[in-house]
Amino acid sequence: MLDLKLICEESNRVIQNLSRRGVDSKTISDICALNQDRKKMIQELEALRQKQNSVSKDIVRLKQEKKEATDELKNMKKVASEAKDLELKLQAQEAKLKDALLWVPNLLHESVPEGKTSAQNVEIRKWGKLPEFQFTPLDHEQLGEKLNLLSIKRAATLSGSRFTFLTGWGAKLERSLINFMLDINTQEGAYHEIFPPLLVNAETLTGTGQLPKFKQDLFKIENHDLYLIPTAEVPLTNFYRGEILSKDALPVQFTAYTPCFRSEAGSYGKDVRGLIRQHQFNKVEIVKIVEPEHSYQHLESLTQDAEKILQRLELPYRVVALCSADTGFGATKTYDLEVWIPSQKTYREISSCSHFEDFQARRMNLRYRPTSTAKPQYPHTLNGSALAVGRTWVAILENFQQKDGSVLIPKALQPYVGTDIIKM
RNA sequence: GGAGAGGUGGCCGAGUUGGUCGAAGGCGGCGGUUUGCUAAACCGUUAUACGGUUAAUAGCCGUAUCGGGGGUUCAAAUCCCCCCCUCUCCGCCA
Repeated sequence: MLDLKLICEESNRVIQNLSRRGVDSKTISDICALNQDRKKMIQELEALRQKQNSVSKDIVRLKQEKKEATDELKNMKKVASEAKDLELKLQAQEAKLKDALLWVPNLLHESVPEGKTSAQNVEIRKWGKLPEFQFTPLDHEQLGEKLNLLSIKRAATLSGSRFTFLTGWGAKLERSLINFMLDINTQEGAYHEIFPPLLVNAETLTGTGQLPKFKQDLFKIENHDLYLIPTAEVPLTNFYRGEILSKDALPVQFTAYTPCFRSEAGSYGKDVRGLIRQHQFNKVEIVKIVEPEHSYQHLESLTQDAEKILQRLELPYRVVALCSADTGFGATKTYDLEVWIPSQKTYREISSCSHFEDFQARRMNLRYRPTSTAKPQYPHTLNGSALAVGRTWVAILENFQQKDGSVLIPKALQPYVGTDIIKM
C-alpha cells in the first residue's frame, strides 16, 4: 500500500511512476477525490462530536445541581442522530478509499529497466559453465521415469494435473535439498529458522499483497476464512504483523521451508509438463525486515545469499533484473535467478528476490522505533527463494545426467543424499 | 465439539448501581535533583491514529481507540447481542 499522503501531495510523481506499469492516472485522481470528501466528512463529524461531548458535561453539571436539562437532552438527541448518519457515510467512504488503495501497485525503483515483456529483462551476471553433452540430453521427466524417481500419472489419478509423487531416491533428493538449503541459510547465513502455519487468514494475505487482487491464484479452504499459503513469504513477513519493533530487533532475517500451494489459474503451454509448474511445491524462503536506510544493499546481499546455494550445487545460472512490466505488484525492484535447463536450452526462474520498501509493512501495520522515544516508522521488507526446491531437483537431474541415464550428485549435497550417483 | 472463566495503556493491575475515565496504583522507559562512581531515594514525564492550525514528521486544538463488530442511551471500559482469542475441565485425535 502506498502512503495516502504521498499519493495526494505528489500525485504527478506517483502517476508518472505508475504509468510505467500501465496504471491509469484516473486511479490516482479518484483516490485523491475520495480523500478530499473524506476529510470534509471528518471535520463535520468531529464538530458534532465536540458539541455532544461538551453538552454532555453540561448535563452532568446541571443534574448535580439538581436542575432541569430537558432542552439540552432534546437538542442532543437530534445531534446524536445526525452524528450517527454522518458516521455511517464516513465509514462507507473510508472502506471505499482503503479498498482502492489496496489495488494500487507499488512504485518502481528508478533503477528498474523499462520493458513490456520478460524478454526485456536485463541480464546482470552469469555464473558457471554450461554442461556439454556427447549425447542428446533427456529432460527431467524422462530421466525421473527411467530412474523411478517420480510418478506423475499416479498423482493425477489421486489429485489431478500438476501434482507429483516423488519416489525412492527422488523423494530423498527432495528432502536432502531442503535440509541442505536450510543449513546454508542458518549456518553460513544469519537467518533464523522458522516453521510457520501453512493456512492463513485473509488479513495475512492482504498484508503481503496477495489479496485482494490475486485471489484467483490461491487455494481457499471451504467454509473457513483460511487459505493455503502460496509462499512462506506470507507467514514470515507477517510474523510481527501489527507490532512495533525496537530498533535492535532489526534486521530480522528469517528462513523457512514450506510446501507452497498455487492454483496456477491461467498458466499454460510449455510449463504443463513435468515439475516446473505444480499446484504444490516445496520452497525454502528467506525474508528480511530492515531499516529503510541502506535497504537496497540488503536486496543485493539477499540475492547473493540465494546465489550461494546454486554455486554450492555447481549449477550454472544467471541473474536478471526484471523490467517494469515483469516486476510484481508489491515489489519496487526484483532480481530473478535463472538456472540452466539443458533440455530447454534456456535459463529458467529458480528464485525471485524482491524489495518491497514499506509497501507490505504499511499494509500489515508493522512498525519499528528508530530510538526508544522516536515515533514508530515503517520498516522495509524483502524476500527471496533460496531456493525453489522442485526446480532445483529438475536442474540437478538435467545438468548432471550421464550418457547411461544415471545422475551424479554434486559434492556438497552428497552427505545429505548419502550417495554420489543415482542410477538404475 | 460441549461446559465454565477471562480478554483494560510497554508489562502487571484497579475500575461493571452508565456521566467529571485515555482510564487509579505499581513496574518498566525517558528527563532531572541529590551523589567520589554505581545503587537507592525524590521530582517530573510517559500511547497510537486521524483531522485542523503551522515552514514543520515541533507545539497547540479537536476526534477516536479499554479483544473485534453491532445495539440501547443525550452519554458506555461499564448494560444487551454476535464473533474472535486465551485459560481450565470433558470429549475426540496425530
